[in-house]
Parts: sequence; structure tokens; C-alpha cells
Amino acid sequence: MHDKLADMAELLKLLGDRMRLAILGLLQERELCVGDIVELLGTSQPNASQHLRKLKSAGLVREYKRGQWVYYSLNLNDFPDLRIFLSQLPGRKERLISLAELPDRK
Amino acid sequence: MHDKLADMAELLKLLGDRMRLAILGLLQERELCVGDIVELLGTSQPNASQHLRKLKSAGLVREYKRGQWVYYSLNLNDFPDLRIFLSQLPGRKERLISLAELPDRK
DNA sequence: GGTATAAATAATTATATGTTTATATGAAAA
DNA sequence: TTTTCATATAAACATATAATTATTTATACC
Repeated sequence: MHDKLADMAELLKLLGDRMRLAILGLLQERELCVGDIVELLGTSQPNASQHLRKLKSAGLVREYKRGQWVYYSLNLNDFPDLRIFLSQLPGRKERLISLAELPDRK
Repeated sequence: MHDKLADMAELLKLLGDRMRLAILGLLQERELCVGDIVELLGTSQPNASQHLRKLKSAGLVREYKRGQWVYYSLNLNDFPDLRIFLSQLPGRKERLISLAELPDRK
């Protein structure tokens, strides 16, 4: 007997983290290796790695190894309802814009 | 400047709690006073009250007082995207069914 | 082999969160 | 106005979580 409510809560709790949402936003554009994510989000490697592990164990992302790199990609096959929602997350472009200092207008 | 990502994370974190999901599921059918929720969910009055406070401060529920009772109702006007999602939550009927011991079949 | 790089893991710290227990508010009824 | 009922709030406790630091694994390159 599985508790549907608990399952839903668990998934939502997983999504209820700013760093994980940022990661998912990036992965929506294309797969990335851990180092990319670290650089793009300005966090530490272990931190990114641990968030990725959680996302992976929930089935939200997949990983595959290529040489010494580990690439992560979004896997929403089991979560069709999340597509629309995740599409609202900022990706790389929006992130760069928000980071860059916009020049003052005359 | 507001952090959209942080706002989304905050809302999802709020939803990522089994008890709060259960409350929202009940409120989807009809407004309820705190005592009703306590009884239906089998939790303590302070516990229900505190979860309701969080849901209210996020704007997900409204409250109105009638005599010594305080009624809470769902308010999804500001969260149109949540409707479909919340409609999947179990309400009173599903809850009663899952609580009742189903008789064995011969 | 030895070293460098990429990522994962472990251990620690700090913080946040949910629940319980106890107490307070406030309205209705006696 | 005292008592009762419904709810809110506060404090204490326990648990969970994210981030940091340090270390380990694994692969590539010399």
C-alpha cells in the first residue's frame, strides 16, 4: 500500500529548492556535466553533485559517463505534468542576463 | 528585484508537506473549520492551526470568522497553475475509504 | 608508474522545519 | 461574570536539510 499523498509531498519537497530548480532550468536546454553546472550556478562541486544525486534518485534526471565527465540530462518521461511547470524555469540565457550588469540608458 | 526562482522554490516547499497537501485536498471540496480538519486528519489542533497559518500567509487559503469558529477555504485565484495539480489530491471520500478496513473477500 | 582532472562520497556544521506541550486569546453560554 | 468551547500563539524538542570541508574514486595523460 503506497501513500499517494506522501509521494506527492516528497516530489514537491524535492522541487522546493532554489538550487535544484536552477539545475533543472539549465538541464531543460541541454545536458550538462557537473562542472558546467558548478560554473553556471556559482556553487561548489560537492553541492551540485549532491543535488544531482537527489534529482537522479527521484528519476528526474539521468546520468551517463563519458571519459572522466558525467553528463546529466532531464528525464521527464515519468513526470508528464511537470513539463509545463518546468518550462517556466530560467535557463542559461535568462541567467546570464540577470547576472550581467545592464548598462544605464541615457 | 525579486528572485523568481526563489519564489517558486518557496511555494513548492510549502506544498511539499504531507499534512498540508491533505488539508488542501479537503478544502478543495468545501470550506472547513479547524476542528473539522483536526478530526478528519487525526492531528492535533495546534498542528493544524500552524499549517493553516502557513497556507494562509502564502495566499493559498482564506479565513473568515463566524462566531467562535474560523473557517478556511481554498483561494487559488493567484495560482491558476495549481488547480489541475491540486485536483489530484484525495478529498474526504478517498480519505474515509482508505481509513476504513476493507472487508475480506471470500 | 606518477600526476592532474572530474566527480562522488563522508563528515561536519549550521540552519530550517514539523510536532508536541503548554498557555493565551476570544467568543458564546450558563 | 464565570465557565466552556474553538482557535491561536509560544516555547521546547526532535528531525531533516543544505552547504562546507576534507577525502576518495576513477579516468586521462605524461
